[in-house]
Amino acid sequence: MDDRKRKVLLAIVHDYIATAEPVGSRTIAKKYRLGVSPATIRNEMADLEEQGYIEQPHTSAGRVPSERGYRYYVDYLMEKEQLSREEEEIIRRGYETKVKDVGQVIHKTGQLLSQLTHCTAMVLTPQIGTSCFRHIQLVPMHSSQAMVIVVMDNGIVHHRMIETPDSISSTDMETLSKVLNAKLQGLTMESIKLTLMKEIYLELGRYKHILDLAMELMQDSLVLKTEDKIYLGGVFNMLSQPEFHNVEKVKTMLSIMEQEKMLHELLACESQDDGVTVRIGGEIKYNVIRDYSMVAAPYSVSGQKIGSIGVLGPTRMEYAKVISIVDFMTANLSQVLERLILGGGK
Amino acid sequence: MDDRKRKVLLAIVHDYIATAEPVGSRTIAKKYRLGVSPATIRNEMADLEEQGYIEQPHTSAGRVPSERGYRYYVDYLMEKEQLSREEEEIIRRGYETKVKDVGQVIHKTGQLLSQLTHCTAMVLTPQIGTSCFRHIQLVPMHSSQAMVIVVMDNGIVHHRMIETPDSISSTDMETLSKVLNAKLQGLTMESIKLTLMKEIYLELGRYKHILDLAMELMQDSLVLKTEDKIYLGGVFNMLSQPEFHNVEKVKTMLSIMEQEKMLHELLACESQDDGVTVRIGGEIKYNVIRDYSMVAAPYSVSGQKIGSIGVLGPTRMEYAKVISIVDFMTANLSQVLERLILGGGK
DNA sequence: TTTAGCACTCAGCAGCATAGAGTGCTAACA
DNA sequence: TGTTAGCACTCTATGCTGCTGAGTGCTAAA
Repeated sequence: MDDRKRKVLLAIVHDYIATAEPVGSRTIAKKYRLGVSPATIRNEMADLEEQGYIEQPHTSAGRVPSERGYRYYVDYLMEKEQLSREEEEIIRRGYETKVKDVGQVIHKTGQLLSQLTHCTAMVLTPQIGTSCFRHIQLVPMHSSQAMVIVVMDNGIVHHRMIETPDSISSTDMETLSKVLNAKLQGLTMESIKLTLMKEIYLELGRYKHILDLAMELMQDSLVLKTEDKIYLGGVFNMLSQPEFHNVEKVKTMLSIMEQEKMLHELLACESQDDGVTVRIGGEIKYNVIRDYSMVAAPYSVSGQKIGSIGVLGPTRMEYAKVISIVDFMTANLSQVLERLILGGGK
Repeated sequence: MDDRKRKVLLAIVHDYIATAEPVGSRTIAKKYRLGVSPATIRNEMADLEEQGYIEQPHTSAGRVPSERGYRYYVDYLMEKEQLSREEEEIIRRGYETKVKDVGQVIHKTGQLLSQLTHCTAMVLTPQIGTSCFRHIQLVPMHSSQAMVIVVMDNGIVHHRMIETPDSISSTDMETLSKVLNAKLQGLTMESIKLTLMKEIYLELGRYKHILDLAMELMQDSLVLKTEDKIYLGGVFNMLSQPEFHNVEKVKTMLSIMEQEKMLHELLACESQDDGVTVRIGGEIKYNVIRDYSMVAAPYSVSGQKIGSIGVLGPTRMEYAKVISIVDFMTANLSQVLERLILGGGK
C-alpha cells in the first residue's frame, strides 16, 4: 500500500462520508488534487478494489469504501479531530442545568451525544458493583404497612413497601432500624449474607417476617441495581441520513432499537475494553446490525468502569468526529457523575 | 341519514380499517350484503360524500372515511368490542412478573398497550399531587457529605446528596432528623413552608445550611415529582402499518415522538376528562399530528386521577378495539398502582 | 326507487429510448 | 516503466408512451 493509494483511499472515504454517493475517479482528481489524472486514479482504484478496500455498487458507478476500507481508514489514515469550541460549549451547557439525579444525567448525555453525532446514542446506566451497606430505615406508613429504605455507600438508595404484622409498633421499628444499622454498617452484602445474619436472626427472631423482607430489599439493592437500562436517543436524528431513504432500512433499524436486550449486551461488552472502541459492520457480532457501525467507550467513577456510552450509525459515519465526541463525552460524564454520586454538587 | 346510509358508512369504515384501501361500491355490495346493487350503493355514497362523511382520493378510486365519518362512526355506529380471552390473558400475565416499582409498571403498561393496539403507546407517569410529609432522614456518608431522604405519605421517596459543614457529627444528624420528624410529620408541604419553618429555624438555627438543603429537597419531592415523564412504546409496531410505506410519514411521526413536551401536553390535557377520549385527526390541537388519531384515558389511585395512558395511531385505527383496550388497561393499571403505591403487594 | 349499461377518468405499470456517469482497456507519450 | 488521453462499453436513472383495470357518474329502463 503505497502513499498514493493511501491518499486515494482517504479521498474516497472522505468523499463518501460527506456525500453518501459512490466516488468516481474524476471527482477525486478534481476535488482532492492528487496531481494525477483520473486515469491514473482509476488504476489505483482497481488495485484498491482487488485488495478489498473499496467496492463498486455496480459497473458504472463510482467506488464505495468496504468494511475493510473503513477499518484501514480508522486505524491508519484518520486524523484525530478536535471538538469545535461550539461543540464543547454545547456539552458544557447541557450539563449546567438539570443535573439533579443520575437518571437526568444519563438522559441528557444521550441527547447531547445524538445531537452532536447525528447518530443514535446509547447510554448504559451506571452499574455499581460491590458497595457497602450504609443505612437502613424502617418507616411506618399506614396501619399495617411500612417502608424499608436502604442506603448504600455509593449513594444508591432503594425503597419498598412491606406488609407488617399488626403487633409491631413504630418504636419497634425504630429499634429494629437501630440494631440493623449498628450491626451491618460498612459491610458488603456478601459478608452480611454469609456471616452475620444468623446472629441477627437470633437476636431479633420475633421480627423474622420483617427482617426477611428487609433483607430481600437489601439484596436487590445490590443485585437488581443492575437495573441495566439503556437510554436511547436521537433515533430520528439518524433517520434523516440518506441511507434511510428506503423504508425497509428504517424498519430494521427501529426494530433493532426495540430489542433492548441486544443493545445492552452490545454496550456491556464494549465496556470491557479501555478507551473508545470502533466496530465496523460485520465486526459487530449481531447479524441484524451488520450494516451499521458502533463507536463506544466506558465511563467510570473513581477509577472504576461502571457503564458505557455508545453511538450507533451507518457504516458511513464521520468516524474522526464521532470518536472525539464519544471520547470527550465519557470524560465529561465521568466527571459529572463523580460529583453527583460521591456528592459535592449542590 | 337513513338506515341504509348508516350501513354503507359502517361498511366503508370497517373495510377501510381492515384493508387500508379505498372501498368501492362493488366491494360493499359483495362483502357486506346490503341486498342492493352496486349502483344503489354508488348513489348512497354520492350522498355521503356530499354530506362530508367520506372522501375520494381521486376520481377513479373508491371512498375513504373522512374525519367526520370516523367521528360519526365512533359516536353512533361503532359497537363496543370485548377483549378476547387471549388479550386479557396477555395483560394479566404482563403484570405478573416485574411489578416491583412504579417505573417498571409504567414501562410494562406501555409495552402491553402498543403490543395489543399496534399503535404507539404513551403512558404518563403518575403525578401525585398533594401529599403529606412522612419521614425525613439524614444519613452521614463521607467526611463532609450526607444524604437526605424524604418519604411522603403516598410512598414517594426522594433522596439527594448534600454537603455538610465539618462541624456536624452523625449524632447531630440523628437529632436533626428526629426534631424534623416530630415537628413536620403529617403536614402538607404548603403548611410546612408557610408556618412552621420559622419556628424550626429558630430552634435549629445553627444547622441552617443543612436545613436549607433539606427543605429544598422536600419541596422538590412535591413539585418536582411532577417528573412528568412519558413512556413511549411500540413506535416500530405502528410503522409496519401501510400508512407508513412512505418515508416522509415515518419521519414526521418519529419527529413527533421526540417532542416529549408536546406529547406530554397532549396526554395531560386528556386527563381532565373522565373515561376514554377519542380525538380524530384535526380534533387534535397540534398541527403536526393532524393526520393521526388518539385514544386516551386517565388512570387513578384511590379515586384521584394521577396520570393517563394513550394510544396514537393512524386515523384508520381499530377504534372499537383500541377503546376497549385502553379502557381495560386504565382499570388494570389503577389497580396495580394502588397495590404498589399504597403497599400491600410483596 | 332501483338497477343495468355504458362512457369516462385516472392511477399504476410495463416497455422503451435516451442521457449521463463511470469504468476498463489500449495505445501513445515522457 | 509509469502516466495519460481517448474510446467503447456498461449500467442506472429518467422520462415518455400506451395499456389495463378499478371505479365512478349518468341515463334510461324496470
